[in-house]
Amino acid sequence: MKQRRNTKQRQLVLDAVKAHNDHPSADQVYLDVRAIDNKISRGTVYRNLNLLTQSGEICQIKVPDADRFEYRLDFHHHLLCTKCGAVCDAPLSYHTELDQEMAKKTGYSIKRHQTVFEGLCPNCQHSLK
Amino acid sequence: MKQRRNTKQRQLVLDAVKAHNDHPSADQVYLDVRAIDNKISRGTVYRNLNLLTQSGEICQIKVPDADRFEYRLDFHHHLLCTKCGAVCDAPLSYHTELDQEMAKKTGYSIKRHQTVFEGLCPNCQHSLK
DNA sequence: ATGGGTGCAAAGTGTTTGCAAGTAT
DNA sequence: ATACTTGCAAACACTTTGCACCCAT
Repeated sequence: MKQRRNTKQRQLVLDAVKAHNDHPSADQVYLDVRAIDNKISRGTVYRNLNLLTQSGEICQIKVPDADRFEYRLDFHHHLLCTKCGAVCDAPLSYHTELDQEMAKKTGYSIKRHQTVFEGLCPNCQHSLK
Repeated sequence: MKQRRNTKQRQLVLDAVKAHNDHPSADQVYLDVRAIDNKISRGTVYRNLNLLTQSGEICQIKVPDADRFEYRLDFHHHLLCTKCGAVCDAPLSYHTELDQEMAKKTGYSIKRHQTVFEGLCPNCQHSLK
């Protein structure tokens, strides 16, 4: 069975995600890490983001254009600005009972659900005028 | 100002989406339409799917791998099987008041929200055994 | 020493786009 | 006649992968 090694690159990727509170994309993580280690490659960053996501150390948010990553372990929801692409955590509690209800109604086994609110962030509302 | 024309291709794309109840991807729509008109191109299908989405005649569901389309006009939620990729409508009513609440709390102007339940469909649960 | 990990570059996907020709209005 | 649409192919953006070398264990 495969065992995980601790590499400098993996640690840098994890640190970069931790340091952000704005849900960086893989490319933003790459650029951040690249500023410290100018040898690291995109492939390595992607591989490590996937690895860390699978092991549950970070979470991945699927939004248009590019997936985002976040160092937060509990299930929660997000707000997406459809103009500038900003992503932030939504102040809405997670209702586990919805998962159970949905499972009962549909026969699916539900692992979780995620809600994305789409709209315009305060900045982008102003810039429309 | 730009006005819409009725082309055979656009109608075929809309019909193909209507004919499906399984949330086809752009490529599935392309293949369906292609079976009728073997000249239509992927570009045309994508352009028309985007056009019809913008005008609100169909709706687009953002899921991993490829966006899905559906001929259903009211806001609603979805179930995604993370194994086989199947998408189906979730029996969960849409709560407009959540949008208002979120807008008030965050300063975003919310257009809508969408919840995706992730899990395994009945078929995929069985095939795991 | 082993075999997981890395850097690099090439390949993959899904989607968009520039352009000349075609066609709905 | 006008200008919206199409087909085609090339271009795109994001992500994955094959391979030889490297290094944590």
